[in-house]
Amino acid sequence: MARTLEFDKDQALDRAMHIFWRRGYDGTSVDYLERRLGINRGSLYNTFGGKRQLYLAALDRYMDGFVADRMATLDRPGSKIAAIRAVFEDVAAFSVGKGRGIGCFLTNSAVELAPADRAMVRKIEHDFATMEDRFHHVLIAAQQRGEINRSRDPHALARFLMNSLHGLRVMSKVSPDPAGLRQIVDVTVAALQ
Amino acid sequence: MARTLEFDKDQALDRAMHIFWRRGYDGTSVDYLERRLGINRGSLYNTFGGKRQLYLAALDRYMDGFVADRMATLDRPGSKIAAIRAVFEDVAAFSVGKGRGIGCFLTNSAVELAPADRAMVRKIEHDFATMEDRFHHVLIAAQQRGEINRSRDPHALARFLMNSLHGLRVMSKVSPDPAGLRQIVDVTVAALQ
DNA sequence: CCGTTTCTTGACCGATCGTTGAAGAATAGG
DNA sequence: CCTATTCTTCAACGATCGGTCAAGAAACGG
Repeated sequence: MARTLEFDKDQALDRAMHIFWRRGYDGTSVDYLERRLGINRGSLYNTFGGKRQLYLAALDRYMDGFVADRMATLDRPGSKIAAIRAVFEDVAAFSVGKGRGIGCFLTNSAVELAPADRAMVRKIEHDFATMEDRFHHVLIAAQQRGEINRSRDPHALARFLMNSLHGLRVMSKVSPDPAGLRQIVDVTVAALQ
Repeated sequence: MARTLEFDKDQALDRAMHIFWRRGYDGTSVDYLERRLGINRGSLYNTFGGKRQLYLAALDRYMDGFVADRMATLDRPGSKIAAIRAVFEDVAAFSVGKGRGIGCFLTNSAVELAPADRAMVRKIEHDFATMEDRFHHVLIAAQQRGEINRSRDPHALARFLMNSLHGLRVMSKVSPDPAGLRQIVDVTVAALQ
């Protein structure tokens, strides 16, 4: 019936995610997206609706892809403390490696768009809550395994871990020093016990 | 000899700082600055040189004013741990009060401008190092007072504190919940001992 | 009051922004 | 092959951006 799409929508969205992640919302022009995604302006609007909607779709992709992949480490068998440490080391390694200087896409979005976009804040708040909940459950499991004293409040510890994670990503934007991040991870994980 | 300035330069810079802090660099137009500072476009360029230079001046004012004021608490006599806790509680209180949702001006700058402005990154890196150094010295004093075990590495702890501080300011942008921030401060300070 | 200097004012610059719409090209069922 | 539908292309839109400049106004030593 109709003409077929000449590009891979998923691949374009993936590229858009990395571009927005690295350059921010205002820092990325539609013109630039057009060139980097290899698709025409009209196709971009036809397929994704516009710049803002493409950005929101990219955020979802980040959450369902990148974040979910990292958090999946929490499910591995054995020591829960070790699993938490693995997540943090994974993030730290990314922060000084491939993702050097780009921070966390969610955090970047929160910082850049929070004052002008309340809907964006709510979305990010929800995503952060999802992550914190994930930590919360692992911490309870760790307590059941006897790795963490039962007197500690798992809610407080989960929030503390999220806080450290936020810090790590900010650190990585300004001073991506492997040894420094390692020290932070050590102290953070040690604080659980 | 010449016509006198019709506005208070310091007051204008202070207002500019708060505006940039809340709205970011790209989020603040010269037009908006003109209106909010109550000075004309030409006067703004005459006095401050331009948008970017005004922003840099505002960053310096933030560091020498707001940050210095908060860190001054570290110098108070008595328990050093208590002093550190006071700084964190001060920041947390600000984050859910007057400064609700605006985060840290330095952090915001790092996140928004890091990818496109290397000079800005170096400046912020330097400011963060200054703060970390401040924590470092207090931690050493705490060890000398017997408040912190001498086996702990004060460099690692200082970096850890900076990391928590970054996290707090990010948290405050998205979910400025007093109880949650309090929990984070408790766990962070407890991690020192 | 004059003259020099600096500040203030407001119009204006070219560039870039995100978005739109009309026209042409490709697709696939009939 | 015809036709309905959707994608692609590209020029153009109005708005806004940061920055500039010439002309007028104010200040103060002389």
